[in-house]
Amino acid sequence: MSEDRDLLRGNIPTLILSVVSEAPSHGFAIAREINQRSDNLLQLKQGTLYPALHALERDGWITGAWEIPDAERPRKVYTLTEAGKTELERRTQAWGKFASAMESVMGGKRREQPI
Amino acid sequence: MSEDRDLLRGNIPTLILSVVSEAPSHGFAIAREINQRSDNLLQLKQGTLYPALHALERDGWITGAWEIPDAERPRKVYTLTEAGKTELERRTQAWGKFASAMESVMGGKRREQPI
DNA sequence: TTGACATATGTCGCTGAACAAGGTATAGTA
DNA sequence: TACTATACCTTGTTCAGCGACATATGTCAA
Repeated sequence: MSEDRDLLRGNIPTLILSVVSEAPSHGFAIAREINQRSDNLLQLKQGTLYPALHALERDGWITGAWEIPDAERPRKVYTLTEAGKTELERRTQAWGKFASAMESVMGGKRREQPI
Repeated sequence: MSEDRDLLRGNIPTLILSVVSEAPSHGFAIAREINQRSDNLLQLKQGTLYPALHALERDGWITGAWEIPDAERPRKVYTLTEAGKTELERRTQAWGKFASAMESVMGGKRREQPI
C-alpha cells in the first residue's frame, strides 16, 4: 500500500475540495470521510491533512471558522468558497483527462484522429 | 498543465512497463509513444525518463541491450522480463483500484455494504 | 482514579520522485 | 554553417506527503 503515496500526489486537494463541496466539514471528519468512501484505500494522514487544509485556505478555495459545540472539542469547520467551486471543477476535469490519458497509454490505444 | 506533474507521480514506471510490454523499445521511443498516445498530455521528460528506466532495470522488471543499427545512433533497447510482466499486472490493478477510489470519493458514493 | 482510546488540531524534519538545466554525440536538412 | 531531431546521460533543486511528535478533551472500563 505504500505505493499509493505516490499515486495520491496532487490529488489530495481535489479530494478535500470534493468532500467540502457537499457540505461544510472539519478536518478530522473530512479525512474520515475520504477514508470510508475509498474503503480505506486512500488514507489521509494528519501530517498531510492539516497542511493541505491550510494551503487550500491560503489559496482562497476554502474558509475555516472555529466552532465550539457544547461539551465537545473545538473544531475548525471549512466551507467551499465560490473560487473554490471553480477550482474544484477545474481539478475534476483535469483528473478526468489524466485518467483517460492513462487508460490510452495502458490500453495501447492511439490518439483519436479527426475524420 | 504544470499540475499534471503531480498527477503523474508514481505512474511513470507503470506507463513505461505498459509500452515495453507490447514490444521491446528504446528510451527515446518509449517517451515519444507515451506522449503521442496521451495526445501530448503526459510528457515524459528526459530527466525523468532515463533515471526511471535505470530504476526499472535495477529492479529487474526490464533488461536493456545496446543495439547499433547501420548508419544510426546506438540505442538501448529494453525488454520486459517475466518478473516485469507480473509487476505490470500488479501495477495495473493498483491503478484501477486507485482510480476507482478517487471516483468513489469525488462522486460522493459510499462504500458498498454487504447485504 | 487511572489508564486507554477516539476525537481534534497542529508542527517539524525527512525522503524521494519528477523536473530543469546542463552535457555528449550523430544524421539530416536548410 | 547552423539548426533540428534523435539518442543517451547526470546533477542539483523542489516540494508533497509522511512519520513522529506535541497538545488537549470526552468517554468508558478496570
